[in-house]
Amino acid sequence: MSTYITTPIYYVNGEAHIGHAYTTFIADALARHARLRGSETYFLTGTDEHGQKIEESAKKNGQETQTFADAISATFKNLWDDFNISYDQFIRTTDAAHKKGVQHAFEVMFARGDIYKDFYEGNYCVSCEAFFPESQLLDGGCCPDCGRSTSVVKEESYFFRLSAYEQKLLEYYDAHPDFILPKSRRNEVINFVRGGLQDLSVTRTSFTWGVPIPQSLNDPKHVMYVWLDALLNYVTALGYGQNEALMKFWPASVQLVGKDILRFHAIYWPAFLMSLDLELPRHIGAHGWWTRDGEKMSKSKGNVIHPKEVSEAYGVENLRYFMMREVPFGQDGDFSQRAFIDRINSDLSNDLGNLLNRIIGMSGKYSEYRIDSLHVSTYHAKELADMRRIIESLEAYWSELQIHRYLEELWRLFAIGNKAIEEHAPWAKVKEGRLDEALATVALVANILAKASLLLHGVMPHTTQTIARALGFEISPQHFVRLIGEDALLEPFTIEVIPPLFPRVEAPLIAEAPKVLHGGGEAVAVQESKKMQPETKSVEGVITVEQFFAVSLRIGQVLEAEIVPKSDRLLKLQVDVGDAAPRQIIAGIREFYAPEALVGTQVCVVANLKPAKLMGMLSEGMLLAAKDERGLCLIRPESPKTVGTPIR
RNA sequence: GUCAAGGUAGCUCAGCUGGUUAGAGCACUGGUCUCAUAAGCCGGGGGUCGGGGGUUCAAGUCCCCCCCUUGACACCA
Repeated sequence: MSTYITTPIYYVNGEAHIGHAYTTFIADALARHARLRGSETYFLTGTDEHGQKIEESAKKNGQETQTFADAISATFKNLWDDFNISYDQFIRTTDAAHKKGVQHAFEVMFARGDIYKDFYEGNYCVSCEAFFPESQLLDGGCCPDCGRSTSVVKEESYFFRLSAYEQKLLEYYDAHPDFILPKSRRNEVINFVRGGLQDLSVTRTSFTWGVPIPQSLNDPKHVMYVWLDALLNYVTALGYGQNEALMKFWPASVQLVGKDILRFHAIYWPAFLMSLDLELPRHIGAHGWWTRDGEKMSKSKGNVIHPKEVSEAYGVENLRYFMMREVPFGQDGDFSQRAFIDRINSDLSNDLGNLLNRIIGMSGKYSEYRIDSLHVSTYHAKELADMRRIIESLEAYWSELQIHRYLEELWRLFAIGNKAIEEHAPWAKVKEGRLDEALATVALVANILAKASLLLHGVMPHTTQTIARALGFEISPQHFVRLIGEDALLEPFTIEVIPPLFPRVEAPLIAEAPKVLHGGGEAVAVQESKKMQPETKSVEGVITVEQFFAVSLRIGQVLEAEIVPKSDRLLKLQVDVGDAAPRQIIAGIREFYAPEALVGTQVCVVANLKPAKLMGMLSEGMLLAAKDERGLCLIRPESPKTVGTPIR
């Protein structure tokens, strides 16, 4: 059976961000995995270039619309090329063939009676040049975007008879429980359709940057509304309505989308396909968003992650692994360098990379790098059986797009390897003269790495090829069949000595955007780590010694500490700073210090800070602390000092 | 507001139709091997399973109430 994987076509209204990269990585992984399994595979991505917004953006840039679209589209294509994305076609909705295909589809739908002409009547905001549904209008019928009043405007439009497909769609969802993944999204869609579907306006006359409707309709002022145009790319890319050789790949195996555009893909798109008498895709997979350090990314915050920057610092393959391992499919994920580095060091360096290094070392010492699977099944039948069981369980996760679970399970193989080395201690066997046994363990691990590299190839195509070559074979469908399908072991080979695959990452490789500690941060002095300090030494930043002495810093001793209810970060402390009575200080350090660990310890306190109220509690001072990507630590005296001692 | 999903160890999460001392990974920590990227392996601490009430011999798992979080609520790419 063939495989057809698609990403959404990306709207050329801005540059590619981490979310685009995420979708594309998953699609690439699915495509590579399918190819390796021997399925004839077609992988499509591209750009969506029509619509009023593009027209406007181009105008703003003082460019021809097509020139503008060309430029942005190229940034996507170049990025995917940089990332070695294995797409078979990069479609653009401005491609002549696509436009023809869309027009053909329009004719088919029209002939079938699914498209008819009527008037689109809606609340129109003149300044936003947009229609808004009744339900979104503010009180008094004002525009939800700009707040100005709207007026009811009638525009001639062609409609798609979406309402006619309500029942058919519901029946389809019912008969295909895994059509929409993940399941939670499926419920949403079904609920939505149950609520009733209205016909869809599919043409506009208010702008011209779109595909004109077919000449046969003799109605030149109408261009197609973007969704009709855009969704059809998935079949026009295969030559729909023209040269249909590639249509053998239809229906798509998996169509990946962001959760924001699920509705279009799970409702409109299937309805369009039904109207065209085409089969529906097997799966629509909706993934979630990425936040950065727990916050929404936005240009205004300046915390947008640039995929290129991250990949240059950490490597594309590491990024691919991280994104696919970290987040359950469909859920939102959080990108932080801390989490990323943990994944690299713990999963990739420690578990996988080091395992390869271990057998390179041992085989060098014990057998001049020769590795032979001859005695593996004699001494390691149990490990082989365990491996088999794990490998057999994997594919189910993959086909449900549960890639994070797939990877989690796959990693058990490395645990088997590390454990076997420990239990069988080849170095001891060698000393006892049991060389066969020692080498069998080395060979077992080589086989683990070989099988795992095949199974991991979709996620880390380049690295797994490196591993395979070190183990004397190539990643290929033939080897997949032999080592995974037939469960064969490696032929004898000489292992190649290669440098560590995943060097440990000791510190963040990208400068963080300066951040302020929120929620109680007032009570904590935060210093960004040195590498983030701006290098400028502006005069404004200099203070006099008098100014410095104006701050009363003192040694304090924590007497009591307790969690502040309903707060994530706050601890309520009673601190002795040498005054008659202890002070209450509310500090935002709960994420990093357990209350009981603080009691009795010494801290540095800003003693003359204006008291502040936090969560309704008085805070009379502030603890000195430093926070970077690795967390927060309090600044403390190196040896105990008398309570109240001034700090100079 | 309506509907949906969810609130389980410091963090991220598993726990199907109720049933022995509630699990995993990471983090932390004690021990230990030495082939290896200070990696590996063994062990440990830590959870009143959001709160309250109920059903039951037995509830994280069922019922009711409350609190909190997130998502969806139509043409917005």
